[in-house]
Amino acid sequence: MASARDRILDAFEELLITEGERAATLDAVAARAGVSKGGLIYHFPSKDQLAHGVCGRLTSLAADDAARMRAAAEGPARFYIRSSRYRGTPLDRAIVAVARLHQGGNTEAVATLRAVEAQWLAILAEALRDDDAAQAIKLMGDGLYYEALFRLPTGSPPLEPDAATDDHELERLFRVIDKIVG
Amino acid sequence: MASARDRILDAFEELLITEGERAATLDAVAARAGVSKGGLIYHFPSKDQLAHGVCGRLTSLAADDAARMRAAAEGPARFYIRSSRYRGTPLDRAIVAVARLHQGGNTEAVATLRAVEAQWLAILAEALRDDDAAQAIKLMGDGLYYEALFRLPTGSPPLEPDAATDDHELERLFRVIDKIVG
DNA sequence: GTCTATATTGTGATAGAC
DNA sequence: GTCTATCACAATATAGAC
Repeated sequence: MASARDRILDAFEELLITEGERAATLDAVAARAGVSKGGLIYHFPSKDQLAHGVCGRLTSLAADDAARMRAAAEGPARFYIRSSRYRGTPLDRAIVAVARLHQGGNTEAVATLRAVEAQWLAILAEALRDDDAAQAIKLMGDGLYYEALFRLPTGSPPLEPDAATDDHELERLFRVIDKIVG
Repeated sequence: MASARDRILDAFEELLITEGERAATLDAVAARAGVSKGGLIYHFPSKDQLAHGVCGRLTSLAADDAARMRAAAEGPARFYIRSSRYRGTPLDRAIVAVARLHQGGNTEAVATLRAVEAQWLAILAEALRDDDAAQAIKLMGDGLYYEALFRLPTGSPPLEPDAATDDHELERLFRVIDKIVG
């Protein structure tokens, strides 16, 4: 069984993603993690500490992703677009959770997101050797996340799309990308 | 002087945009609008009614924008990308305000945003006669809004960019678009 | 139409037992 | 490490005077 600390962070992320920032109260997090509020407070003395925890997760997961992106056989551009679709991976979840925290006015969340995004743009620009193409592809990836961000929350369906339809959408985006970088 | 009702909606929008959904309390809105909380409640009996007001503004402004987009001399694609940059227009402000409401768990905000975005995508697809290009350009516009959404809030600088630098960025995006639609 | 109370609930956090 | 109280405060909303 995962440590109480990890279960609490998981619960916080899940509530942020599926119920929104406002619903992710200490009471709700404790209940979902299966601990009392006092138990939660022992691990995270304040709500900012809880936010700090998910920001740390995002930073770590994004660093791993950046390494994979640089080394991707299909190239960073396709890798980036492919992974910009929300699939519920730990990285996807961390991004959306931190994005929600940002809405709640958390300042660390803004800085964390900005650092992660700057890293991705830098990798694209370096690989493509074309700042305009990199910027355009970065925007398309942002757009994909934007869509997910506004489809997920507030008790919506779990966003579990058909894989076949979905791969077809991806191929279509790849063809557009080829026009941009070609 | 604007009616009290309009001043209240303006104040609510402004707080949502610059301070975030959590800071846009009835107290804060009343103070910024220059009325008492009781006065506010007379015009908007609940906070949902307040949200309903800004959703209505967005729907109305988006309909006007859609008409201009269809008739734009430069074409809907360039018009859409140009107007996707946050410039603090009434439409820009309404979009960001409703996006913030969405984070707070307001269901009407989701439906309103979705309807508006579907309309824009339909106009692009119809004008370009290329669903893939329309989707890609729509994503780029979403990406531009996503950037604004995460640069604006929580007491950030007013986001008043240099017009010359900015037009240059736009020209570079236009060149990428030409590759996609050409 | 706008105001001043006030009621009620929810939220983050503390204190201290076990 | 985890729990059960409990506090202090902020938020929405109501009641009724002017």
